[in-house]
Amino acid sequence: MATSATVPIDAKVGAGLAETLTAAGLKPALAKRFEQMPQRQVTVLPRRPFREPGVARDEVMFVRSGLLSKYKSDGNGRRQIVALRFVGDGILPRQGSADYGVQAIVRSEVLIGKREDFAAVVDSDAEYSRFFMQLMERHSAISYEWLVNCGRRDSTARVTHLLCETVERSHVDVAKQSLINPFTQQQIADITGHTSVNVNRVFADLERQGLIHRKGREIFFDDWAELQRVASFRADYLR
Amino acid sequence: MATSATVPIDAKVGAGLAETLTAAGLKPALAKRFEQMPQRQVTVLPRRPFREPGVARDEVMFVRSGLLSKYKSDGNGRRQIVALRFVGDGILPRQGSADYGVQAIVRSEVLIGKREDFAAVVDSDAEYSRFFMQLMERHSAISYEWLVNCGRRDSTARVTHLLCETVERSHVDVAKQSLINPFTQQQIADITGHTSVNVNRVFADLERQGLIHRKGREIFFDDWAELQRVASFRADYLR
DNA sequence: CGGTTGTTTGAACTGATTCAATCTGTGTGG
DNA sequence: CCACACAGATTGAATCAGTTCAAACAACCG
Repeated sequence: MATSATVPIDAKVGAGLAETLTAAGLKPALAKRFEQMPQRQVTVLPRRPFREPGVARDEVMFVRSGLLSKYKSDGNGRRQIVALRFVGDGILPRQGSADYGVQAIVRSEVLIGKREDFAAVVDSDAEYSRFFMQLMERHSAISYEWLVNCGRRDSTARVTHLLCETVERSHVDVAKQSLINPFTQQQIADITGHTSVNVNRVFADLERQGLIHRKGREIFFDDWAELQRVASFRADYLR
Repeated sequence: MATSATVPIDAKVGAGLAETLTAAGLKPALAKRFEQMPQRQVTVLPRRPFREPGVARDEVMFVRSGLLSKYKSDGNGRRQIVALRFVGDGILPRQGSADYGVQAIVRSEVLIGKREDFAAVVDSDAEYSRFFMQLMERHSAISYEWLVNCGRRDSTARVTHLLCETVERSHVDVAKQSLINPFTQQQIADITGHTSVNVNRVFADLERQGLIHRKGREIFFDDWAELQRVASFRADYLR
């Protein structure tokens, strides 16, 4: 897979489920076996209804390419994106209905399996549950960091932090590559708990300060170290 | 255990680990077996250092009585409480170090076991991992709701929502009982992403509106239905 | 080309923070 | 029982960050 200087997130097709899981730390043999689980691949279009909140979520999903979001809305219909799933990330099935919905941020290829089939594979070797519990731990660490972000940082830091996280989680090398921003400013607002107007102003500020510059959807990181400082971003929580 | 009209959270001693896990949905036989895991009980004092962020977290903990918090702080030392553990809740061990710390909100009795012992028990029956994954799911659902709270609700709703969640998770029957508020206003601020000054004003507002009244630490809910509405609180996410 | 979606900008407004002072309750030691 | 210390709660005034509303602009797509 050639890696050009500008790889949009949605073009980064995962190398395949087994490879992805191996990269995440699952033993190759088990990853191979896991891939045998019955599954189908679905193309999910951005901002189109995909899975609504409040309905049974008896499927496993793995993001093969693209970017998914989990979202909720509060009583007054204000929308909050509560989690992201990048290439290689998954959404595990749960007992009963989920109170969050799922939508694509960009066009995504998603592998979907049935809960029973997933459960059967997981039960077949204790190593699997160890592995998936570890993945759940990682996502919960990310949730915690998002809480700190929403609760304790100002708007500049919040937006910048999301940018840093996006760079890391989509494996962009800022020294050589730019980031094709997958989000609309409204979506960034839905993640950071702001309004799109304010997100826009933060971007303008960052540009004015010479930390980034933009060309369309493309974001160039002109001072990565300073940007991380502004965001109080430390990548530890992602590993 | 006599249940008087005013039971402080820290007096609600859990009925024992096995009973708690059974109540949470684990088969009685497995709960019984789980209790055999080597463990010790520790008393944790409020606001005293207990587990610092950034160190190995190779223990399981279960809250026997009291109330624990997980916290992080952002780069500038501003503290954010990212999760609560009520009686019967647990904190699972993780690979490597945790980026959150643990502190008690009120004096708590905590059962602590070693990661290896926990792993051994969990590996002994696939039912255990199903069960603990379900618990992790529940906590992640709570994290999501907290994100909505921090990101999308105004200060009144945020504080009120926390009150509602506390009532539910500590099994207070608002029709008959009051809640002994376990938090200082600073801690409520650390959970909701505010300042203690503002939390204080919210409480004053709620009282002025006749939704609650207070006597010392004690909170009486004078209009529970309206309070839930103000908080856009729906208890679904807790189950 | 026209419609749609997203971005950008300005001006007025408001909710929350900050700073600082005061008040209250609790526990301690004399 | 009082004096004192300390932590938390309460209040006011000034300030500021972020929202809201509204309008203009740009990019994209069939």
